[in-house]
Amino acid sequence: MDLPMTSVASNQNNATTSYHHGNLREALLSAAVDSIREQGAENLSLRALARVVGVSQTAPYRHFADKNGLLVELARQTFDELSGITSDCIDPSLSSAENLLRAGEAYLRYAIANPEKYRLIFGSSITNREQYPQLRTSAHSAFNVLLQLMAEGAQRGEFLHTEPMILANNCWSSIHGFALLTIDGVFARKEQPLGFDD
Amino acid sequence: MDLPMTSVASNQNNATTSYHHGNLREALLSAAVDSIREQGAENLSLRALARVVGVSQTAPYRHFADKNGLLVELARQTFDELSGITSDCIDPSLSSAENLLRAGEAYLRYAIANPEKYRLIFGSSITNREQYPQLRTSAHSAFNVLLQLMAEGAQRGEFLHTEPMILANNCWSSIHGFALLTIDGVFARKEQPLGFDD
DNA sequence: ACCGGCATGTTTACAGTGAAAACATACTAT
DNA sequence: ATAGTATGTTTTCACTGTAAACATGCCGGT
Repeated sequence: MDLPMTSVASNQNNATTSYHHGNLREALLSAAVDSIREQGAENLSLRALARVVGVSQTAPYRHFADKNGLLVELARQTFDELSGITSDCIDPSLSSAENLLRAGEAYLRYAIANPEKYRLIFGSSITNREQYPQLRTSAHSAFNVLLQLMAEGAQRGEFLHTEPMILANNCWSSIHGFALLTIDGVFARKEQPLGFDD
Repeated sequence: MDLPMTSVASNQNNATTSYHHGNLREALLSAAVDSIREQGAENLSLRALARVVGVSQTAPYRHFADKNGLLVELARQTFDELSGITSDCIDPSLSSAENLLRAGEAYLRYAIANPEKYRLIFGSSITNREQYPQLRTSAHSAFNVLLQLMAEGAQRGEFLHTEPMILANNCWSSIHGFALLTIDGVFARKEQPLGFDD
């Protein structure tokens, strides 16, 4: 322990808790991920996070303007993860249709494995999205993976439509709807949807 | 005013506010609809509702077990409205495909005109959905309109697939996804989605 | 016509929340 | 070494959901 890393990240240096946490921002984000995974973003409490991390209830405000700011940062990370996961699936030697299937499956897999994070990035727990340009940037990056795929496929004449944006929007609507309905437990029982998880 | 209606619904009888409101439940639901239309379901406050209606802050608990109970009732009404709107579109003399288009358009129109109500019925503002059988019943009714349509079309050989449930689920995913992305302002700017409403 | 029970409202209280303001501490650069 | 600044803390306020005890008045049976 007490490794003198060059980075700023070092937790506590001795037994007596140091006044400065040293890594609060990251610790809060990590605790927040755990919290929303268990109780959803709408039940996130900054005070509870502070307690978990072992810090005073207003300490988080030194790192995030408000609760919304923290949620925005989580959403940004989530969009970036989606970008990575989907673009990792793309193999230039395959057809666009094939790549689309692979990326779509990975997207769905991620959404279902991380339902609360997925809900967070689209749901209304976050407010005033337009005030966070970095959030939009990350969202655009994620969407661009799909858009690019469609542009290539359209150019190669693989699809019926030729307008990439329309293709991407249609495709996205379907996957997004399916992801959400699955997450919401609506498809839980095969016989009859709208089971709502019972 | 002061019309002596035969029904139970009569607000206050004279200038001095009567101890009993007479119509609290409906008044609360109505105020709640206004509130979520303006600020979304996640910002609904029972105390604020009580203030609007002019009643003590705990009076609502005489009519709803808790806040969730009130939201569930709103969701139930919304599902029923969706059932009515879509089934009203169906004209037996038309093809199933045509009816599907008409009902789908009406569904989308409703969702876009009532974004917060639409979000409410699927979003996570409501918790413990499985504990409200009436909610599931109303949700099933709404879905059955679509399912029935698909069953008829499949029987007449109008669609490629023949399994109504699969048809309905695919169709629903697409419309649902499109509705949500539209509501969320993701399709706001034509050039590039994920505008998030700016 | 009374009167008792029950549905409906009210008062009071408690625990939890987001967030602002003023204050304390310690790291870092000069 | 010390001043400045980033980071934490204490205190405080206004708000929320909701439980418990109490008040009111409508409605039906005698």
